[in-house]
Amino acid sequence: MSKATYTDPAGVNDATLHYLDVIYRLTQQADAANTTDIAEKLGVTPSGASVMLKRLAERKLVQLTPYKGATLTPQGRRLALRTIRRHRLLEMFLHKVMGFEWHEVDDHAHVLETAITEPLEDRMDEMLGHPTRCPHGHLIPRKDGSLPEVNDVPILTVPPGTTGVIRCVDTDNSDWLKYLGDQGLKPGAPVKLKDIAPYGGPITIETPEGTLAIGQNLAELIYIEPD
Amino acid sequence: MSKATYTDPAGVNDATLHYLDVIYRLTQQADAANTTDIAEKLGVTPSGASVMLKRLAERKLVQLTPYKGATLTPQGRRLALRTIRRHRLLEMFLHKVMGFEWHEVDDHAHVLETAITEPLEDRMDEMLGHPTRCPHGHLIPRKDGSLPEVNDVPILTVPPGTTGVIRCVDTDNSDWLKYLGDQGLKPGAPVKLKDIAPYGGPITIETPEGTLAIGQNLAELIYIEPD
DNA sequence: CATAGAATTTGAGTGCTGTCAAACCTTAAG
DNA sequence: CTTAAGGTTTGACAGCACTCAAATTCTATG
Repeated sequence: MSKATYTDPAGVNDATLHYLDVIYRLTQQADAANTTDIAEKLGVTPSGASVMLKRLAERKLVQLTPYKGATLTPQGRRLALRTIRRHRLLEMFLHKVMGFEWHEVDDHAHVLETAITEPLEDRMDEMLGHPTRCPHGHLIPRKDGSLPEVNDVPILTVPPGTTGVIRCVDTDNSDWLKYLGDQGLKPGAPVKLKDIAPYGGPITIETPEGTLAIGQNLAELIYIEPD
Repeated sequence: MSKATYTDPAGVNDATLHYLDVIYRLTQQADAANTTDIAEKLGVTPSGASVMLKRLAERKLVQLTPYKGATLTPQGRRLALRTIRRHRLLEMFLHKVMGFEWHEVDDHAHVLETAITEPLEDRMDEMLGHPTRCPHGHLIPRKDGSLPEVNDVPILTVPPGTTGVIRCVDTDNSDWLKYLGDQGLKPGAPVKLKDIAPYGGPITIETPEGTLAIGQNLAELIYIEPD
């Protein structure tokens, strides 16, 4: 193995990729990912994460502002998107080809995402017909790092009476996924929002299988494409 | 994660499993695996391997006689066989389900063998119909660690004129595998040994596709089941 | 604007897997 | 039986990712 140059971050190992993955996801929702959140997502102490972040900054994979937070550099983002692509392709592969349930695939994909190589990634992509979404509806980054355009909106933001199709269920909580799946609330299902009860009350949704009510905490995970 | 007990070797990581795998294979051909051979197979220095062997001995995974060599304990063997089972199931899966060539699968399987979990292992096994051999013909250990009985004999040990079926091509050299595969010399192929030239000369083999001659070094990799 | 409380970093230390160089056994040949 | 050559182990050390405890910095509130 040759030494890494500063543009070719060889020596990217499991830990590095998992950090980049987490930072990418946290920076989707905020400007910068803060140490404590990163640490919590990875199951390490904040001090451990702090040290690691400094190392990642030295390797030019993250942009670190001490006491403020971390952002990915272009190189870091490239690696994060590659990992996320592999994760979601794996989820799709485990679901469609190997027959695992949609609430089981995240854990398995997590341990494999840093182990698979490019030929595997490409072969899965081919076998699946170049899918654009994982079983939960998250977008699969393309090899160049770009993301498909979509019209997903949180179901809680549309007016009652709106009809549409579920496109994404945004959680990795296995129990919630199983429950929602059992109710028929998974990507592809046509739905009509009947009612949103005020003050955090239940959300009433009409599906082909009948009408059901779920809590706000679950409803806010659901994204639809309105008709 | 709970601390490992001495009978339940949790904390078995990639490195540990690769050591056990290598020791298992080396002890197939000799009484004990010596440090230098282990180090070479793993791409580390003998001193590094020596230290690691001592740790594995402390963990009761290998039986170590200093300056003599290493043997697996029952626990070490159990883990080695599990890894080998996963490796060979992966090879079969990559070949049969994902369409990789038989000379490509070893490398990919190697990086995945320590990453996959039991549900994955079991699912692959089911999808493949509980195969007993990998694409090269090596036996796939059962979950209980037992191995199927076979009648494989090296083709170089049978008298000229013998007919049989190739059962195993015992190498992980990708180039040799590609060459032999291109000649039709892979498991399942019916063959007749025509001649073994003396003094290391070529071996002449009759296959359904014609007669061909290969060198001793390649021929000694081939195992057949005589009719 | 001072300060308490929360977030963050630093410092000291650990476990694992490696390296290199030096010391050490074992064995085969003279 | 001695010795040279080879294999093996030891010792000192490094890098990585982590821990805990202490010091530091930030920020929100009074």
